[in-house]
Amino acid sequence: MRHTYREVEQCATKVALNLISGKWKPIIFFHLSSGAMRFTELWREIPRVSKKVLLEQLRQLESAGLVERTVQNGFPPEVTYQLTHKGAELAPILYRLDQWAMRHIEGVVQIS
Amino acid sequence: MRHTYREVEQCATKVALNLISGKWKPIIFFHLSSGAMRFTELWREIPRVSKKVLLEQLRQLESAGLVERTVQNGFPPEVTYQLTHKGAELAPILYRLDQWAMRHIEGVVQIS
DNA sequence: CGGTATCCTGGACGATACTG
DNA sequence: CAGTATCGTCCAGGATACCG
Repeated sequence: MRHTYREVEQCATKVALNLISGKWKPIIFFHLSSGAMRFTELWREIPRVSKKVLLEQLRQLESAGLVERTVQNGFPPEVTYQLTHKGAELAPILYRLDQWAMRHIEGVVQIS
Repeated sequence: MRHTYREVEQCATKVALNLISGKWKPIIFFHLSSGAMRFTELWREIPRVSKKVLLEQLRQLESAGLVERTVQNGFPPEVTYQLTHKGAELAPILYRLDQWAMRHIEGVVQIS
C-alpha cells in the first residue's frame, strides 16, 4: 500500500465517505442498485424513515451526483430515482465493504 | 433495538460504514496504515482535533476491533496505536474508495 | 403521489482546564 | 505524555401536519 498522499489527498477517502454516510444512504443505495424506483416504492422498503428525511438523503445523493431524479408528467405525479454512472461505479466498492463486514461481524448487530 | 445479523444483511455495508464514519476516523486510519504511532505523534498530524475527541475516535476504532492500543510501562507513559489485522484488511478497500474519489472529485475539495 | 413547513431532541464534536 | 472532567454548541434526524 502506498502512502504518498498529500494534505488534501489524504482526505479523499473522507470526502467519499461523507457522500454515502447519511443514516439511510447505504440502504437507499442498496435498493437503487437493483434499478430505478419511485419515491413511495422506496419509502415502503425503508419504513422507519420519515418522508422528509428520506427526501433529504435523496437530495444529498443527487447533489453528490450519485443518484438521478426523473419526473414523468401527469397526475398523480411519478418520480423515479436511479443511480448515475458515477454512483454505479461505487457499487463494487461498497460490495467489497459488505464482504469485509460479513467476514468480521458475526452474530448480533446493533441497528438504529 | 437488537436484531440478528440475518435481518439486516442489507445493512452490512452500513454497519461497516458506521465503524469508520467518525469525523476523524478516516484520517486516523490513513496515518495508522503507515504503522504504529504514539498518541501525541498522531495528534500532531491532526492538529484540528481536541485531545478529547481524538481519544474518543480512537476508543471507538479500538472497540470496533480496527485499532489496537499498547501501553509501555514507565514515565513518561508511552502508548501506541496500530491497526489490527481486521483493520488492515480494510485498507485496500478504503484505497479503492480513495481512487474512486480521485476520479470523480475534481478541483478544490472541502476539508473540515 | 411526492412533496413542504414547523418544531423538537439527542448526541457528536469542540474549548478549556486539570491530573497521575 | 496521555489522558479526565466540564460545559457548551450545532445540526442531523425525527414527529407531525399540510399542500398541488
